[in-house]
Amino acid sequence: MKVTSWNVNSIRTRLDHVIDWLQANPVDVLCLQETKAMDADFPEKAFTDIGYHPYIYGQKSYNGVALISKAPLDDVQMGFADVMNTESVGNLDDQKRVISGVLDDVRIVNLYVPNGSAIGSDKYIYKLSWLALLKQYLAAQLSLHPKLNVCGDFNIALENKDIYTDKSRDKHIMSSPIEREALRDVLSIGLADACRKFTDEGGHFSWWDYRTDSFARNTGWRIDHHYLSPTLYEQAKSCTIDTHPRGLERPSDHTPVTVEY
DNA sequence: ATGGCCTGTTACACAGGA
Repeated sequence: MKVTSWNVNSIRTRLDHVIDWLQANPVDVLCLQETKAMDADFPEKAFTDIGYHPYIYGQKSYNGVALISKAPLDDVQMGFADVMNTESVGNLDDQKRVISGVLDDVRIVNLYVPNGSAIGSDKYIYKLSWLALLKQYLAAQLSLHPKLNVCGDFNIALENKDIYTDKSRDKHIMSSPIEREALRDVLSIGLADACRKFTDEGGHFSWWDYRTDSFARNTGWRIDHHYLSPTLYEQAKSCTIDTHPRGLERPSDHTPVTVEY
């Protein structure tokens, strides 16, 4: 079974890239982030026409996630609130960033973690609050599903080797010590990075800034991840980043990351 | 140090991204 995570930065703008990619790489489940469309505006037909089942959780202009599955998914859940109680969720479902479904006993959780804007900003505080709730949410999921695949755009590079530069990034959004610690705390419930099962090297990136010609210079970051529960981690056969779509005309700034188990 | 660039909006600059 193959599952791919891809932040497409607008599904309507990127539709041709996504459909072309899916036809060339017919993975079982494609997890999309930053669809940036209300559900009524999501191009569902393009996916049903090629035999996929879309499950969408969108909002106007910003955020938005979707699962595109070859086979129908079971128990699709939108947001934190389908699993957590209302009081603990608070306003953290106002932005549509979580969708989840079950395929062959695997619960697949697709996330678009908040960016955080700037260290110390309100959005940064929101990011940390969101990650704290995520830990509780995933702990609940893990207790129900020993096979858990948590993927998405995490907007955090855990290690310096996940960033193109050796310069200290302690004061940079996506790599500040507090963000890294918040993500490590989430993973402490029993999740491991699928890509790190296969390589310890740096230099594997999933995102390149639109500015500064960064793809050509390969000044990227690895911020899109697949985290697996122990049972699934043991089964994992590969974890690959496809840089090809990043080189197309009008690309997303992120590229697909696929795990196979 | 700053801003570079891209997307969606009811826009003709802005917010948000990372």
